[in-house]
Amino acid sequence: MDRAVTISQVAALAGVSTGTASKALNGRGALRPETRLRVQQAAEQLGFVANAAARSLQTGRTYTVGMITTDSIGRFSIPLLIGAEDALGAGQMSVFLCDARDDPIREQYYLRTLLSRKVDGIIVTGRRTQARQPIGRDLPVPVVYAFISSADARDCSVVPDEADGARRAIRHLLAVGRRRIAHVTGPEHHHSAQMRAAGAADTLAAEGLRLATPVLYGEWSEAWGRQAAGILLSTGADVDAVFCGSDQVARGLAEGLRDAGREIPGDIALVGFDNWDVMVDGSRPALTSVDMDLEGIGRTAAEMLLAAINGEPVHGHQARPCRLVPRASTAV
Amino acid sequence: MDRAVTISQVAALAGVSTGTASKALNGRGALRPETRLRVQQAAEQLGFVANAAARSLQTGRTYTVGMITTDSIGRFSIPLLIGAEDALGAGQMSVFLCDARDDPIREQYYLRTLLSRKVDGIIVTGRRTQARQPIGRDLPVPVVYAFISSADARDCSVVPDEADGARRAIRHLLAVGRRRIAHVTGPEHHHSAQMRAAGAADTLAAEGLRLATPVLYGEWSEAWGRQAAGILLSTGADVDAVFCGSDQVARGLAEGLRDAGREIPGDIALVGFDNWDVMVDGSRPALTSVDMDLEGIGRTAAEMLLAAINGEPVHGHQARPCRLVPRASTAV
DNA sequence: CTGAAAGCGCTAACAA
DNA sequence: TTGTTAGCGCTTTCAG
Repeated sequence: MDRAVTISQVAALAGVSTGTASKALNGRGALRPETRLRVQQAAEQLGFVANAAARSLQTGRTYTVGMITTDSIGRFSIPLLIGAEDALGAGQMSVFLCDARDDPIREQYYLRTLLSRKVDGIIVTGRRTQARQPIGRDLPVPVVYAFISSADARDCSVVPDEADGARRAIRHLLAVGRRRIAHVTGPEHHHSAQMRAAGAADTLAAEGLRLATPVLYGEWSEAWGRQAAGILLSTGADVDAVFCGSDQVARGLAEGLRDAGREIPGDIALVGFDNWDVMVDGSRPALTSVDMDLEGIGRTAAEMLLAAINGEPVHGHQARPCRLVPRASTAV
Repeated sequence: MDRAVTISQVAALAGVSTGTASKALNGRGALRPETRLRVQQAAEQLGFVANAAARSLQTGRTYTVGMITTDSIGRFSIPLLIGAEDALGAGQMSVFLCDARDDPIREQYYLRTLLSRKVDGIIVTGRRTQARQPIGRDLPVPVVYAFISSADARDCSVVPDEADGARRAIRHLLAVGRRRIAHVTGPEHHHSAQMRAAGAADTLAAEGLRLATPVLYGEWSEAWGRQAAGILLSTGADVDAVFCGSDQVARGLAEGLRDAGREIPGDIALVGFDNWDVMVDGSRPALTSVDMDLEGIGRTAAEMLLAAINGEPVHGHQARPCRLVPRASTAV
């Protein structure tokens, strides 16, 4: 709990002025190498760390971006954050993560906090991909939406192409020889459920096929997956594959099917969505799944934010492709 | 992307000096109520948000604390963060979350970043409860360790009392009439595995009992739990309950036992550890588990940090009790 | 009750 | 090559 060291103490120890010390430490100006070294050693010796507040007051830059998760931080925000950090870390910028917990009041509070801290830009994320109202109007810093998208088409939003994910899942099932494919997913009103179901239907239609049963909408839970297994089998539909809207649904379905004596993938092949490690690895057999590349989305969002900070804003939606990760549940 | 508004613009609009405007907006000094109101309205009208850098330069306080997760952010860090935010939010302080990803270089980088940002204090967390080397020496701000603990006994560390958790698990199993209890857990060298195993053994010893089999050490995974089921049954030990070192192990064990035709809790009762929602709810039957109250740990850590910031530091380890959450896997 | 002025720590012109 | 100086936007004495 020592008091912090200022640049004037460093300058004094090195026997130079503060201006010279500043140049020496920031590699600016023209200094004798020897002087530069002397200042650097003094800084080292005193454990000097520049006061960011003073610096930003002068330069107008903080080299910090804020990330607001409108829903609670979790499975989606973390990879997004990691991707953003990777893209920003190269430029020595850091990320200030704020959890608005799905509360508009808290969200506006954090927005104010970030603006008062004069962050260079803001990334907004959330648990659902559905479009949301812009977080603010005429903000003094650029904003990029990641995973979630802004309802204002002029805003920059980096989102997963969920229909693409569904397409890859269906194509994969077709490739391993399945034709009678069902789709079990989350709530009918959920944006992701809709996109994925539409993507699946469209892909089959393009091949002159259709889903073996109507889409089974339910919840994003294992319990629903288990229940859906019973429903599916009771319809008597001769299904040889199921594309699920989430890994949790898929895992529940796998259990339900196994309990009913069906072999996976022998009788029925299974594809999930999210590629959530604990689910795909915990499932028996291990679950083929669609990965939305959240890190990539975070990275791209950060890159677009950097572009905007540098005066070259990108507008509109940027849809990024998904990736299929094959595992035992669809092995040939 | 408008330019930010400064207090002098507010002052100009309200027809007062910047000093007066400052007092009006911060509720300090003695001002005519009418003046105060006029300034507040001007600020409102212009959308004024005070520049935190300028303020902190003057006051030396940033009303920000940094939180460094030494391991990657995840299941443990988030509730800790939420708890800390709850405790700090009351005092209008915000939390800057940094993910060091288990990389000492990154950790030191973030430490420097936080110090340069002049945070009022730092909370250090991690994925394991084991003691770690202090993050720095003679830092200019107070530090509190949450969940993880510092190897320096003088540092303030808020940790879960894992032996207490184990005790509650065993007591619960005894209370529902079980006597032949086994323990299946993670790696033998893992601090948490050791604490929990010791807590379980001690509690049984206090009742004149002992574990029905030697502790089964393995991994923190469902796969190990399933494997352990086979091992347990092959020993022929007549076990009527298993206390598991984690929910994942417990879930795997539940599956393995069911596959072998055992009823849960009829033949064998099961208790997990962590109270991780997707595991306890996904398990069949739903899993009784030990909750370490991570939010409470985060809250306490933040309170201790606040105390230290206010000049009343608390030293040493603060162990917090766990909580048992009974579910169907131990229902009578 | 209000204004003027100094200064927090740093950077960036400009002088020397 | 180095030092001097003027702020960045805000708070806070101290006068008035």
